[in-house]
Amino acid sequence: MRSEDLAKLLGLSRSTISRVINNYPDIPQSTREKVWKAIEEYNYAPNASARRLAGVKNKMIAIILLDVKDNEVLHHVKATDDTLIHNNPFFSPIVSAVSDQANKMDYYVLISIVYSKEDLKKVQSLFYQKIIDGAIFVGMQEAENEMIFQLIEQKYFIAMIDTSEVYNKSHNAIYINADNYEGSVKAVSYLLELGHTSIGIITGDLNKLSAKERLAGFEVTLMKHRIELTRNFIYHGDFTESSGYEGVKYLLSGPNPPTAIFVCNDTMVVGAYKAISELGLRIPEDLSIIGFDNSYFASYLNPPLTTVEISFSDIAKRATICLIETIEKEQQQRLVEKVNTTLIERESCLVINSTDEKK
Amino acid sequence: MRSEDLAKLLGLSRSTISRVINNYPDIPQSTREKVWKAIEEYNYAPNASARRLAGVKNKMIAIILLDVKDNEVLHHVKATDDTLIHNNPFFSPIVSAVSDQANKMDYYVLISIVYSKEDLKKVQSLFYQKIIDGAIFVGMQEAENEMIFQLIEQKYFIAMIDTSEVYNKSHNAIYINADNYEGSVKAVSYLLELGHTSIGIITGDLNKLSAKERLAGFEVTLMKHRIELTRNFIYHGDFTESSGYEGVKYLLSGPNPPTAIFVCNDTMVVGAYKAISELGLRIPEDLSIIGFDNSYFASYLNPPLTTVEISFSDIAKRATICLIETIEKEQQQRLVEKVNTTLIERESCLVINSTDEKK
DNA sequence: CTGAAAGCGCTTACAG
DNA sequence: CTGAAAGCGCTTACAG
Repeated sequence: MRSEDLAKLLGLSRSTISRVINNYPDIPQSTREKVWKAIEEYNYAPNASARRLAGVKNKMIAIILLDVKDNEVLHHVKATDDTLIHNNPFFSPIVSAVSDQANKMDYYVLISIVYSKEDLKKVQSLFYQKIIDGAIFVGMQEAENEMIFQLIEQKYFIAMIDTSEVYNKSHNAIYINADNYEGSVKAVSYLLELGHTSIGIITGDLNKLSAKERLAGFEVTLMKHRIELTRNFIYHGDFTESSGYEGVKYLLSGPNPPTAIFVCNDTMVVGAYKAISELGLRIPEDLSIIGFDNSYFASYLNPPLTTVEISFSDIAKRATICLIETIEKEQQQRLVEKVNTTLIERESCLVINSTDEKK
Repeated sequence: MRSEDLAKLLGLSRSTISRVINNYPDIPQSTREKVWKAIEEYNYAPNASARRLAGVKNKMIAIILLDVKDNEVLHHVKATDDTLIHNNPFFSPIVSAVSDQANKMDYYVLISIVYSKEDLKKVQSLFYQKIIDGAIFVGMQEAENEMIFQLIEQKYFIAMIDTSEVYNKSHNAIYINADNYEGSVKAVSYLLELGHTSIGIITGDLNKLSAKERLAGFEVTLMKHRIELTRNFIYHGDFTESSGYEGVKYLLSGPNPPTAIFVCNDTMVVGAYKAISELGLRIPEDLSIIGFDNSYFASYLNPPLTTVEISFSDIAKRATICLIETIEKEQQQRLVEKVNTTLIERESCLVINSTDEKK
């Protein structure tokens, strides 16, 4: 059924049909109602392609999950079995948050998982063909930078989630990330509250922005509390399990070892737990451990891990809102936003002051 | 850039541009190359809306995840925290399998999560507006039947995954499900191989097709092995944790209790484990337990659960292939397919014959 | 308040 | 082999 048909049925012109659908003023209530009733009755809906061609907005965004091979996946998530992105715990929360938010704002969502440069071409094509009005990229690595930046320069509307690299200040895009600094402050403050003053850290790969920010939060918090930063309380890890293992061995090797360790992601905690167990120590009685990410396995560790949660839902939701607002305004401004983290208290940290009660 | 512009640049007409893009024969290699080169150079891509309006296929399907409130989610998956579909373990594998397969077949994928009847209207609209060529529905419950069947009658192309209800034989749609019967046969045969002859079952909600099929597999397999079906070895559960708990209490209450129990989904196993522990029995030494679904928590149970895995990836992949083939052929036939399951051997079952070695 | 008409950017018979 | 032209189904100034 076309608008022409419906118009004939009602003895009107398609102009009028179009006007009531698009909510033009100056249409008498009676025709308005008559038209809507007919629309319901005949299940009429304007052909989307025709509308778009006539200049109406698409109202379609894409969520692009990048998993280009020969690159590691998101920096702070260890790839499971087969390095496939859908095994990553953030897949569901991100995708559903984008879908939900877009739906609320009356937008459609296209989903695309990109494994190769060829797939990436198709993504570009989504813009060139005017299928989408904008896109949210997740899991950007250097491999994709070039293409995405090109798109940004071409004035397409783009939001990026969890960009782990330091990004080019000149690009007018939307960047939404977890507030790693704030999360790190939370973690360290928590340990201080429990009475720990001798705190070690196993950092992530310091080429990554997130690792730098987490280290910075650690250092600044300790300094604020006038706690001296001991050089040998800092171990430079790289976000992998084995570096967590090595980190513990290193930090506990000297005299006066720390009573608590801030391990900068949960994956490294797995290695750390292993090392601690090998050393015959107990968590949290002999050593408190706090992680970062609240990975899906954190609650299954023994003991369950106290860690800092990044809400991928919140991040994705903000990205969607910002992107759609940009699309509606029709102009992109540079926008960098940090989303708060949450401390998840479980059983891997213990108070260390005179009384022996747990916080 | 429009095809007209590109044509002028090359001293050709847009007809010719269109012909090389659409791979028409009878175009000299030289012009073909010239045009492609220009397309690359200027990043030209035909406007999708214009193409569609001119009659070219959309090449877009939708994946619709149904989670309409006041209905339970997928029958065999217990809703976690907040009943939201994205907390369900099948979300990622299904979505990514559909995306990957569609991508391979050169189709785009729209994603929509439906929580209300209003959202459902929008889904209908996707068809009426001709935004999509077809759709895959996941998690259908009675609430949505009506609308979906209406769509099918209107000749839209539709595939359904994991339809738990007995479906109307007259509908020309694609139905892809796990082979519950075959999976059940696998589970029971496995117990028989381990030497069990005294086997109980805790069924699911027998209003559901999947529960019926699993029970049928159990009964037929035992009969084939000439094992008598004892009435009090069958407990009618309903796929919930508490019915697993009650089921164990019931099955172990009589004299000569079974040495193994087939629990028809993993959620019920959680309750079953609880009851068994309360009774002071050990798994698998005193009682072997086998589940169904290989839910995400199955390997974390103590002991890790031997269970039957449904590959949602495989199901979703088949649904995508069938749907797209139907779209290309432009005619829907009724198609019902069962996808095989896999037995995942872990530590909840023990051999029970003279020798005491584990299988 | 409402209709006739142009125009959106393609594809595809129809000619030549 | 290739161009001119119709047509896809809308929206939106332009008239009236």
